Amino acid sequence: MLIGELAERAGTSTRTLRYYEAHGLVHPQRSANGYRVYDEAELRVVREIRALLDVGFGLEDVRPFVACLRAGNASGDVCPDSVLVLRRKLAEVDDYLDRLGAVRRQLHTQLSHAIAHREETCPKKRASAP
Amino acid sequence: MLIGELAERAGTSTRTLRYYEAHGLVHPQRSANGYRVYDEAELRVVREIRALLDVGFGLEDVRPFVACLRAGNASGDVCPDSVLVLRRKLAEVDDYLDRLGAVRRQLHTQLSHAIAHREETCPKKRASAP
DNA sequence: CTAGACCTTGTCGTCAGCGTCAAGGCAAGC
DNA sequence: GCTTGCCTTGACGCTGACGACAAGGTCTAG
Repeated sequence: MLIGELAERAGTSTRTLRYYEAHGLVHPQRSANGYRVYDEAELRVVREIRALLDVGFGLEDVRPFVACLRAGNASGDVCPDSVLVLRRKLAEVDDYLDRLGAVRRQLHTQLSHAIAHREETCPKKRASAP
Repeated sequence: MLIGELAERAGTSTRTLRYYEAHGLVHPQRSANGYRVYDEAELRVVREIRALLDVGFGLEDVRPFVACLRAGNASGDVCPDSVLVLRRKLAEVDDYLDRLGAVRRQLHTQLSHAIAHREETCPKKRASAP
C-alpha cells in the first residue's frame, strides 16, 4: 500500500508518516518510481506508535516498542526495554498525578478563600451598589 | 529598584521581566537614562505571576490576577474575573486528573500483561541459557 | 493531450516561555 | 581615561510533533 492509504488506515497524515520515517521508526520499501510501499506489519507499527503517543509518550520512548514488534512479538510491550520504559512512564505518571493533586488542592483553597472573601465583603446578596 | 534587583528578589531573570512587560503584565517607570524602575507593588505582581505560572497557568490566565492586585486588593484572587479563571482551571485540572488516571490504569495493565507474558515464556528463574 | 490525483523532497511556521548572544549606552571607582 | 558592571533594544535558538506550502515527477482516464 502507498503512503496515502496507510495514512488513512492508520488515522493519521502522510506528513506524519514521513516524519516517523525520518526519525527511523518506519522503514517502507520503495517501488520503481520511488514511491513508499508499506505492508501490513508497518500498519501495525504505525498504530502502535500512535497509541503510545496518544498516551503521552515521546517518539524516543516508542522506539523499544517498535523494535519489539519488529522482532516478531505479537505485542510491543513484552520486551525488556519496553518494560523498562513502561515502568519509567508509570513512575512519571504517578509523580505527575501527585503534583497535579497538590495543584488541585491549592486551587481549591485559593478559590475557597476568594469566595469567602467575597461573602465577607458583600454580606448580603447585593453588593454595595444600591 | 532596577531590573536586576527585581529579578533577584523575585527569583527570576531580567529576560523574563522584559518578556512580561512586552506582554503587558508589568509596567515599570523609566528613569532619566531610560532604565526601568520598579516599586514594591511590581515585585508583588511579579511574584503573583510566578506563583500562578508555577501552578500551570498561562500568561493569559494571569492577567485578571494582576489587574486585581493593581486594583488595590491584598490578594489577586478575590476579583470576579480571577474567580472565573480559578474555576475554569480547577475544572481543567480535574479533567486532566481523570485522563491521567485512565492513562495510569492503562499503563498498569500493559505492564502487568507484559510481565505475565514473560513469566509465561520463562517459567523458571533463569532463561534458556544454562 | 490534458486534467487530476497521486507521489517526491525541501523548507518554513506553529505554540510558550523564556535563554542566549550581539552591539552599544550609562555610571562609578581608580 | 579605563575598566567593570549595570542597563538598553533586537534578534535568533530551543523543544516536539507535526501542518502547510512549493515545485516538480508519475500514473491513469478521458
